[in-house]
Amino acid sequence: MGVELWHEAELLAADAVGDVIEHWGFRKVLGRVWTVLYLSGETLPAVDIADRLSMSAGSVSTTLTELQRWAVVKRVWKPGERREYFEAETDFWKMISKVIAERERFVARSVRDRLESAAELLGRGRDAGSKARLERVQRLLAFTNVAEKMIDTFVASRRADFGSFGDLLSLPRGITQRLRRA
Amino acid sequence: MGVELWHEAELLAADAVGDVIEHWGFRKVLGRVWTVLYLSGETLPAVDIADRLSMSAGSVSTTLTELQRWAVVKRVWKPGERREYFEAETDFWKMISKVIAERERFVARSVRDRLESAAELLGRGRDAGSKARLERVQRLLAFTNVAEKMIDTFVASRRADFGSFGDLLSLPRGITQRLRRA
DNA sequence: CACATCGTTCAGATTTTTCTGAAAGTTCGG
DNA sequence: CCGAACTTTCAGAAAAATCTGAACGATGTG
Repeated sequence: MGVELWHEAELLAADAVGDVIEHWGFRKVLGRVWTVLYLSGETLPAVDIADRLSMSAGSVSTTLTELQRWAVVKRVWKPGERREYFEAETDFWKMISKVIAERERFVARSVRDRLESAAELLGRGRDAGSKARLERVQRLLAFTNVAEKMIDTFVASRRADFGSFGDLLSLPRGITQRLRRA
Repeated sequence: MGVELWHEAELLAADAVGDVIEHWGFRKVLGRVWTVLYLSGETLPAVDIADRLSMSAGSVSTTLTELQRWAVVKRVWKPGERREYFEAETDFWKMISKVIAERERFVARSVRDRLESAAELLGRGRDAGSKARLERVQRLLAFTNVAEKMIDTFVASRRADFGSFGDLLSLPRGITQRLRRA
């Protein structure tokens, strides 16, 4: 009875986080699995996750591997225990920072490179069409460079100045109430 | 001949932008179509876009409609002309601001609501499991609220302070060189 | 008014993503 | 060395996203 109560809440939260994560371009399950681990507050074996989220063992395995790749879940070996346990990273800041560092930066670079190729091609053209387009590709490049610099700064400092809220990300306890209607 | 040169560059750039856009959770074509319009520097009829990107008329139509919904492309009626023309929004800042305002804010709210429901459920539980989870759901909520506040501030000011690069987003000409290796 | 030119819509086809379940791999106790 | 308890891998199934093409609607033209 009591168990069913928090289980329902857990699914609700897991699904909500799943949506955010999907919005960031990952699969929903990644968010769900992380949330179950996070909410449990302790390490869990893969089977427990499969049970709670009604997933197949294979899917859980794949998902956990991917979560580890993003350093969002850690594998914990317990001496004497046959099975392995998994633990959620709890530092939101660290997680976001990691994702931005790896993913966003990669995309930004890849795009800049291609835009530069395009600019190079257009630079060769003598016709009006090429000239007109070159100028606009350069604007795109300028924008890309700004974005790239922002990302680098963000990642390097691990604490870019988003307005004045940066500090809150390290989540002091009990702040929920104050923020709720702030 | 000359035409083929810039056409190739155009496709290259369009594809690069398409990838960024896909990374943001939209379809690649949205980025491609916008880019073709942006680079052309003038208004274009739907057919031209279909030709340049080898898309079906239907797909172009759907895509243009969606781009208009995001205020990233405008429809332009030319007196005396039978067909309609389309024009790309060129203000990157305005576009991003719009997307964040509509999309991110929506997700943030939806997630917060669901997390609050979960917290409410957990608050009823008397068992240890519920209590332990409640605390963590509240941390998620605190984080969500911070994110929401950031988004609101960003959108309200239309110029949040991302490091010290905010100003550059309005792209003064010729800045490309300076930034390239800065 | 019949015709020609476009844009829109949407059912069905195609492609891509994601999941499942079974087989194979690993580790440990006996 | 065998069997039990787990995990990983991956081919094929299932589901989701995306695109095409044809039918239709609208608008202007002769």
